[in-house]
Amino acid sequence: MELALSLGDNTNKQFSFLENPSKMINPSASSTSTSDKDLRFCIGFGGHRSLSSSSSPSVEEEKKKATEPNNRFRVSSSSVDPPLQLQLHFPNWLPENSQQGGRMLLGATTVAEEEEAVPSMSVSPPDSVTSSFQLDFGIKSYGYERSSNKRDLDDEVDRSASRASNEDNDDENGSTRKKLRLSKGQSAFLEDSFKEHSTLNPKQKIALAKQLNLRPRQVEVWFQNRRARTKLKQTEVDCEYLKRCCESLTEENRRLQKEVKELRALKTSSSPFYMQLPATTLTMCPSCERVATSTALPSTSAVHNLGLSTSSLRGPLIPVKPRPAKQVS
DNA sequence: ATCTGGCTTAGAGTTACATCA
DNA sequence: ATTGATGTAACTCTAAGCCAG
Repeated sequence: MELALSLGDNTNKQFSFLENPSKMINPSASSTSTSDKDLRFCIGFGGHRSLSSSSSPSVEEEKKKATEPNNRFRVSSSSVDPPLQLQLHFPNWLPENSQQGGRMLLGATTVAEEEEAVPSMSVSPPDSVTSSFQLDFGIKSYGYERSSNKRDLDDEVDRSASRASNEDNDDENGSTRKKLRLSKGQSAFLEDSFKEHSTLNPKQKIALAKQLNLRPRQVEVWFQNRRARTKLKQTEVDCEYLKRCCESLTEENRRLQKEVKELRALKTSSSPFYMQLPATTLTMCPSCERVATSTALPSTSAVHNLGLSTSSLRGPLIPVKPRPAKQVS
């Protein structure tokens, strides 16, 4: 069962907001080319089955779930059902005044530059335009969360600072393992990127890394982990679905067993009645496809029709009336 | 056309760290 | 202040695909 991310028929579409930073920076700007339609995406799973269509949450809830880190994608229903369409909202965590900065960052380095081309903040000369800008970008742009309290903002600044120091340490000592925490804004942006493309080509990776002031390797790792999380969630959903299938089949099986029991009881108790049935009482044997008459001698096909398996009970029999009873030994 | 080695990338599994209750 | 649970960044390992020689 595979996860399929669909962007309509244009699967090779690049990140639109990377191609046009203004889309990303100022999503509220009513660019006519960036309609909600453009940003719509579908997520479908190869399994093609519905998940709790009876208890489907509201659209708002779905939107919320879709933006949550631990979102559980709703699987599309059967092939008949349309895939779930989720609205893609570009992050609103970028301040408008960072728009120019973002462009500057992109302009300061070329796309073709590789991982080393995104230097740590403190490695670059302090008077370097790029590095000073990146430092500025790193603190201001990533502290942009519209946090209602100062602590969040301080945290963001601290994170940026620790990022810088971590990268320093990386350069100095590659043996120690560091763990940085991506800011909410960075995560949100990566999340949105992931919704557009669950995998990145090198160009996209580098561009994204520059946008977020991360190393391409970090972006790559994030996408790897994100894919893993998606798969894990999907596995959980699948498991849940199969569990429910199993339960319902067990229930149906129980019901059918009961039905068989009742039919057996009915057969044995009302045999004389069937012996008087007219010849028009016909049944069709599903396996030999011969019509059996109930008034005739108990032919083999008629006897066959009395097969006790549940499958024969569900077969194309034509129970005009309860069939003649066969002596169940 | 086939083989081979190098390179890149993705997935799976794991570890280490940050955060929170 | 401590601790266990949880989430996740980052790591290793492996396999597959691609390409040049």
